[in-house]
Amino acid sequence: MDLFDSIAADAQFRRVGSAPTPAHRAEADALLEGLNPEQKAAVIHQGGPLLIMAGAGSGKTRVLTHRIAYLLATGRAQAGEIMAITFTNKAAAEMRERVGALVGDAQGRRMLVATFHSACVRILRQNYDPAGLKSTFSIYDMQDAQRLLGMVLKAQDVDVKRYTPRSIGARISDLKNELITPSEYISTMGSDPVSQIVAAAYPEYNRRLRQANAVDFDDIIMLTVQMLSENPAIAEYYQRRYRHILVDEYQDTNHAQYVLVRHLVGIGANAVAPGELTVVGDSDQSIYAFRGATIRNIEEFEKDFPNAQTIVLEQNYRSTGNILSAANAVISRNSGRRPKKLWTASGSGDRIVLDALDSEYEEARNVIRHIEALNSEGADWGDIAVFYRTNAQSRSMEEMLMRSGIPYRLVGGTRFYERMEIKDALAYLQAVVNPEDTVAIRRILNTPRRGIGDKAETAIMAHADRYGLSFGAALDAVTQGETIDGLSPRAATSVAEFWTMLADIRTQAESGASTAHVLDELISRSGYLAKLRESEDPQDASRVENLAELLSVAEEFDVERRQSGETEGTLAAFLERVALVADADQVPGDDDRRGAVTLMTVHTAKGLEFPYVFVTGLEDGTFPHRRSMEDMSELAEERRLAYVAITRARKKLFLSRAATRSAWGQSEAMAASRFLDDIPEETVEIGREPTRETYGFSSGTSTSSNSGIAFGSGKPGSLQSTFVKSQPTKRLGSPAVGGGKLGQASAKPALKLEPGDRVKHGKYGEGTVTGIDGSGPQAVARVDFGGTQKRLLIRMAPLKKL
DNA sequence: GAGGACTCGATTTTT
DNA sequence: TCGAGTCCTC
Repeated sequence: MDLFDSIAADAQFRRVGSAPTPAHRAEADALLEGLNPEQKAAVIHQGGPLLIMAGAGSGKTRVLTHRIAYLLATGRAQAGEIMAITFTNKAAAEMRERVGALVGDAQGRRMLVATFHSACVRILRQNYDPAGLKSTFSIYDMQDAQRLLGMVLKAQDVDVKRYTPRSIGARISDLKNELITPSEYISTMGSDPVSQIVAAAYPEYNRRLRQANAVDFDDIIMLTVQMLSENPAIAEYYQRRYRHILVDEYQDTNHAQYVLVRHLVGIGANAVAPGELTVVGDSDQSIYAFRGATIRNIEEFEKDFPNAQTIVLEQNYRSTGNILSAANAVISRNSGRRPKKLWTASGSGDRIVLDALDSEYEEARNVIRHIEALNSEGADWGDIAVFYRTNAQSRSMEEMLMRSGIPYRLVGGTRFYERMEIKDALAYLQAVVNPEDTVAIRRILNTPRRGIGDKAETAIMAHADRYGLSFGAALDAVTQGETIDGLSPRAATSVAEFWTMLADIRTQAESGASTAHVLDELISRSGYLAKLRESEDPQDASRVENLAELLSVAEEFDVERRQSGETEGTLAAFLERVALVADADQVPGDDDRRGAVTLMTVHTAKGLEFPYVFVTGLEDGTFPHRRSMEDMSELAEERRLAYVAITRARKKLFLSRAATRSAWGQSEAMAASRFLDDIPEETVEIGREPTRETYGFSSGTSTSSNSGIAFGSGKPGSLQSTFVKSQPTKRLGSPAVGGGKLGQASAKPALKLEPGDRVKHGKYGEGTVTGIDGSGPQAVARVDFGGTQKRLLIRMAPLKKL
């Protein structure tokens, strides 16, 4: 980075920015067409910090994209001076695309639109040294971080049953989100046992992270903030570079992110005049407090940033009047909020349908009944979404959908990138990129089994600790022929073989081999793939497919990189991309959504909209969640979550609950959700009610203050939980192909396929080849299985040509 | 060191 | 109910 260049460039921007031509004027004015007065004000606002309080469906993204386009069209900013921060990669891509559509793709590409995390990784990679890292640093996800923390806790003789890595990790995460360093913590902590453990584990955990040349999610923000505050010259560089900072979903920022924003804008920090800051948010949609987000940031915006102005958007362009009334009623019960009422110029629309069923299976069946009706009235499956509070609830829904043959798509849950085989493969890649990555290396050291067991691992660890080496360096020593106490010659040979293989592949990677090639080499030469293919376990068959899918993701990534001309650090970039994907990134866009019902948690649904929305599990204990019912602030967050769920619906909203729900195989009586009590009676039509026999007494025992629509409140204890015996459910749609068969399939010479061929797949059935990517052993077929698109590695997938 | 049987705890929500 | 982690035997 060259400061003088940037200053010179900056001066040039300034000049261009001063005088809009008439052509510019017309283009800029066109951007204001069709906006309401508040939206218009938000778009043209100039100067001081701006807070846009954007209610659900109030055209927030439109305002943000038009504001950026307006800045560009009036010449107030160059694309390269704009940094827009979102919470998901998908939102970032969407914003870039929409701005591109307004002002041209070339401009769109020159802006920095990214999530907090990817923007910070970018900054850290550019300044790894002052941040105390090496350029190849790894990013640990929660799983990796907990693994490392587990090692630390065990080394410190902590009872990890009582104090789990998960709970201690959550505490450390909170501290990092508050930018509290280990030494600061020690001087302020309490004396309870947990605090003691945290105080001891936190510094050691950080030390081991740095030793492994790795950062966790929270470090990404915290280290960036620390680096910027310790290096004013670097901070100044970014302040000069980015003159317009826009932050979406500001209500979800935590303290560290807030401080980061201040650094980027540069409030009085140095000679540079502060950049223009725009934040957009809705405190009623703050649903990430558990992750450290604080509404404070949005509530105190005007105090934090002098001369700030606030614009409130309340007109809703998404939902019907009934849906908005329900949403307003639910959220209005939260105290201490800045009053805000959504309104719509369109009519009240259909009533909200409220159904109560006997069990979660009945509830699922009921949803399907409605879905089929909607579909026969002409709705596309893709216009329909089903939401639930927790991922575990998706199961009953999925089973019923499979039976009914309705195509569906589940977003989130056990994520692709969290699956064992994917994590293993990525750990191999990580070990190639960063030879000091202890967690990655230890994960794959004996996977597949190669005779390096606990004893050997412990011996190597001890050796590393004694000489202050990283785990990788100790493996290196073994490979060089050094003998280590407690390491058998057999194990040593195995270690040397393993490490030599990695080194060899690393050489290939460094001399420019593609990501896909490196990945393929790793899973083949390590024996990982062979092991899975030999297995009789049908689960392993789908693992092989998942690896094939990962390979095709890598292939796609390689192509993308080649096209963009970036050839350096491709492997690291791939790992980075993969580490920072979120559930929400997997949500298909409007066009790809067609043809399948979408299932997801309410959290994942934030920011989306569907014509038809089902919110399920409206029971006290499910939604609001049991663990949030005691604490007032947590209950308030549940209420905001309900508000988010309701406001996703455009045309019609279906709410349902089950009178009994089974958790851990045990059926339990559930009372109606308190949120149902708040929904105005006139907006609702009561559909099904639970069958009488389920209950000791009749329905209508609602404690509701105003409406009494909490129909059929099942009083716990008043029923025999054995009553609703859902039939034993078999997992349907399990892979029809066993591991053995698959092994054969892949042993055969690769199938010759071309677009238009009909094929039969062991799991997905018959489909049509729509395209072939790549060639030779990496050839991937794009196959359409009756609306579901799949990418399959021809060499490995259980495919037959018809 | 590997593989199988057994126990125990888990369900919030996630960048 | 189910998966991960632990213990035990070969």
